[in-house]
Amino acid sequence: MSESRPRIVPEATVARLAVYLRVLAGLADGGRSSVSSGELASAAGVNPAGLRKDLSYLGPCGVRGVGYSVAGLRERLTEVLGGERSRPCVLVGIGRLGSALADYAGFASRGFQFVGLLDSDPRTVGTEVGGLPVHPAEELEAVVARTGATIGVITTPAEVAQTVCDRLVAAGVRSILNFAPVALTVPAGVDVRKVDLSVELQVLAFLDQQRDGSAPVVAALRADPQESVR
Amino acid sequence: MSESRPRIVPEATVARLAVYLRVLAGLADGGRSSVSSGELASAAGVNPAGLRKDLSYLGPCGVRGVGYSVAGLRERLTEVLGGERSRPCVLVGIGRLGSALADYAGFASRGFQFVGLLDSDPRTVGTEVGGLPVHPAEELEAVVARTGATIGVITTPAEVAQTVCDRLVAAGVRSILNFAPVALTVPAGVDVRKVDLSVELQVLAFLDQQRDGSAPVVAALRADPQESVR
DNA sequence: AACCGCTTGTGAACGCCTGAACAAAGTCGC
DNA sequence: GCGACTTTGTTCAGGCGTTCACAAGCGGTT
Ligand SMILES: NC(=O)c1ccc[n+]([C@@H]2O[C@H](COP(=O)([O-])OP(=O)(O)OC[C@H]3O[C@@H](n4cnc5c(N)ncnc54)[C@H](O)[C@@H]3O)[C@@H](O)[C@H]2O)c1
Ligand SMILES: NC(=O)c1ccc[n+]([C@@H]2O[C@H](COP(=O)([O-])OP(=O)(O)OC[C@H]3O[C@@H](n4cnc5c(N)ncnc54)[C@H](O)[C@@H]3O)[C@@H](O)[C@H]2O)c1
Repeated sequence: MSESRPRIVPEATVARLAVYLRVLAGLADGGRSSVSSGELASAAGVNPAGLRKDLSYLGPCGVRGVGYSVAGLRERLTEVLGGERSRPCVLVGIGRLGSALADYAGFASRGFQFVGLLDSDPRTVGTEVGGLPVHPAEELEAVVARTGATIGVITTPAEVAQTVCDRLVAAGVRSILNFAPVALTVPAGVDVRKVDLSVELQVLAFLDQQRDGSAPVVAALRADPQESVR
Repeated sequence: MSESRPRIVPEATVARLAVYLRVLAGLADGGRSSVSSGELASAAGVNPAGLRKDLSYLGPCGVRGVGYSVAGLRERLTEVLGGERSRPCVLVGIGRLGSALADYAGFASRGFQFVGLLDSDPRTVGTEVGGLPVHPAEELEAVVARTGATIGVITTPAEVAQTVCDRLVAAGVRSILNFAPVALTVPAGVDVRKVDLSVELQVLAFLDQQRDGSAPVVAALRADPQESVR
């Protein structure tokens, strides 16, 4: 049934395909016309065999004994990832982080265009960021409807992120990228990806500690339960 | 051998532990003294059984029939994640994204303190961001040595990211958070985590397309090429 | 025209993570 | 003081992702 959609391409693979696509863009700029899986994998930071398996999901798109056509593979990846047409995005919360995103040229060059910036602060509304005017938050639904945006980016404080998310979904947005440190609840059929920078730092701190202290905390806790919390 | 370190806690679990810790902080501020796994899991956006499994890596730290002590679990998680002492971090590349990070209060409140900001632009050097002065990039090694920073954050253009990374590693930094869209090469014993916002958007675009077009591009290519879109 | 070397594409095994069901254990009520 | 309920901690099975290794195919060369 259509409910159980057989995800043919693993999501982890999709993320890597996006990386390959970026590397290919760099190679094309450098004038290269073909690449081997080993070279591509090295530039992308992955295993060559894994790269070939990733690409095999798209069907045969290389030439044995030679490698991959840079232009051909780029076109195929662009098509599969849905980047042939420019995807309109709305950005809610034009603070420090939101301004950095809105002003970033790297998104537009890859087919993502911010078509609406929204904020609730009267001092921010009306200003221009990255060549776009900031609209009042009340116009969220109108902006989504007018631009047909299908991707929403949330860079508001955590307290209002769920409310903003609900409004985005109600307005028709079905893909959301969330920078606020909260778990968003969305109905089925809506995809949320979360970027949590504090978590990234915390994982690094854990790995740091695991290296430094030759006695891992966790092992000690497991082997020696009677050590009180104190 | 010390080469094959038996990772006792899966990295995916570590990332979730950090989320639980943040939720617990919110609960503590709200005056709560205990939580059940179900409630915690709901707030963190994960499965209750999975949460209990995650916590079981730390040994028994809940009370059956009651739940978890908010204060106790928080302390335990903080200890395991290595956040007991404040971790000094250096930030290289004080542009739009770097400024947003340096100015963000959410890191300091979780034990991460930026002790050094570095940039190569003479117009940026000398200014203050988030209460800290920006140092010239040449002083990178000196700043790391003086502050004892073990975590480095890279928000420079992609072209110089590898060079900056090499200098950080040579200076003694062993954990790196990279925002530049390149795969960094580091020696063994150094951990790199990558935040790639373009990839996040591209994955969302793929999911979008997979929903919209009722015939997934990839499936058409693999299974039944003649089956048209409708 | 046939051979040889190189690279892709794929099949299978391995390990990791996730999700669900069950047993242990402690507390609250009577 | 005892029973029953609630919630944890663990065990088991399933799926997913990754890795290794090999066969198939193409180009260049003689
Ligand atoms: N800045 C960082 O480095 C950083 C790092 C990690 C996480 N985050 C998270 O990203 C989010 C934004 O961070 P920031 O530093 O840019 O904060 P910020 O305060 O600078 O910006 C938030 C913006 O959202 C706007 N806003 C508030 N309520 C709104 C609403 N209802 N509708 C529309 N806009 C609204 C505010 O006016 C403000 O401009 C926060 O959730 C923060 O936790 C930021
Ligand atoms: N801004 C975004 O929203 C965004 C989104 C995704 C990825 N990124 C990536 O993050 C990185 C930074 O983005 P940004 O928008 O802040 O760019 P930016 O140009 O605003 O900032 C880069 C800063 O790095 C400094 N710098 C350059 N070379 C340096 C060196 N050798 N040593 C120290 N500092 C140096 C520059 O002076 C500048 O201040 C880029 O790699 C970009 O691709 C940014």
